[in-house]
Amino acid sequence: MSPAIAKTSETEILAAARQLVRQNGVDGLSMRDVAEAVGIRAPSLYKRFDDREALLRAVRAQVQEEFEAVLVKAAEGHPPAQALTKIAHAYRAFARGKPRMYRILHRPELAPRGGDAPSVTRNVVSSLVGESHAAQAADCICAFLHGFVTLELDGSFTRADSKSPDEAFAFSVYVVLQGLVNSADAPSGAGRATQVV
Amino acid sequence: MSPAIAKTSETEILAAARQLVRQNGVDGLSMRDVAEAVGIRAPSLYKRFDDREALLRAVRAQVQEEFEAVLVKAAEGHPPAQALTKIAHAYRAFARGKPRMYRILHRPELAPRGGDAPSVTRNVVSSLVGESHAAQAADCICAFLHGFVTLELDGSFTRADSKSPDEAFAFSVYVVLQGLVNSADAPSGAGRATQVV
DNA sequence: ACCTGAACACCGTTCAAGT
DNA sequence: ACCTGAACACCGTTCAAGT
Repeated sequence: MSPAIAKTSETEILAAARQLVRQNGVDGLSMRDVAEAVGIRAPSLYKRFDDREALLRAVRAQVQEEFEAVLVKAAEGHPPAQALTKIAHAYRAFARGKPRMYRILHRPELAPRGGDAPSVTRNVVSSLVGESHAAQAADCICAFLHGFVTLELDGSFTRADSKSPDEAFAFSVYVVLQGLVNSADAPSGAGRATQVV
Repeated sequence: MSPAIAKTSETEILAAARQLVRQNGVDGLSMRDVAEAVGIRAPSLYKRFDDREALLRAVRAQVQEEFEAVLVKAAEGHPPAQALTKIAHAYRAFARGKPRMYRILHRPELAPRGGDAPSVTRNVVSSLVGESHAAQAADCICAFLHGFVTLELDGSFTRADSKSPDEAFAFSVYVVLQGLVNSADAPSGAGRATQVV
């Protein structure tokens, strides 16, 4: 009738994996550890998830949603330029607060199959620089934000000569926004960039 | 007299590891593969390198030197602003040409123990925006460059709506440089960024 | 002094066997 | 239907034994 009662659930496994990723990072997560955390043996995990990658993909999707929600909330009720600044600082705060969670978002092998959903940033940027440069401007901002927090998390900034990282970030955000507003009417194209100054 | 003649050398092992990293990436490199490539068994590698990390660290150091050289060469003989544009495009070309080599440069666990040597970018930036903002401006540019090429290598840009990645890059480089030049006299500090526009 | 096979403690994953 | 132990093919690394 009811042979071998279920000891756990997909949801519980996902939560356990999530916590382990947060503690030990993606590379530090083993199927045996996840299994132990939910009170079963590793082979049983394969009844709920195809393989380790599928499990990590599910974790990543969950983290992605939370991250997007944080950014949306940060932007709420502000005009475009200010919203972008708020987004920038919320972005960095998330990465610094949950570095291993931020990193799982950027593991190429775990990228969502259909590409990412349209982001807040994209929309806010659009209303700032106009639709013609929206995609490129969004790429520019995403690149800067991702680069900055990654280098900061990695400890790659030489802090011997620079002031506090907070000031460097605020300065950089100002620079990029300033550049975007001023370049809103610039013709896009490779030739233009080499003629600066 | 001469028991157990050496079949290989530190240099040869390093070269083999380098090639394997270029082909399969850091995570794809196994000690047994390296050993086979130089005609010995895995345990013998430990006579030349302390462990896998030490070997990868040596590879990283070599790649780092090459990368720096490429950037220096790109900047040679150009005035600051143009030099920065040249550096930017050389940076991206390197990352696209040898993605696995670029990625090994940014593995935190392989970072040089004493921090990185002073970079070309830092010097060029200094002569563009002045010494007072040099460190922050260099951080800004490094962040943008690293972020852009990483997102591009990862396929994270939605290319459905944007034009070619080349144009997005040229546009972004223009934006950041424009922002830097305009912000050269801006007071640094967190408060300022929120007052943009 | 350098190289080797055997071994250890880990992985992810499969599978036949249990209930 | 779900769980299990045993097993397989991999890891990095150690070590006693060979020359």
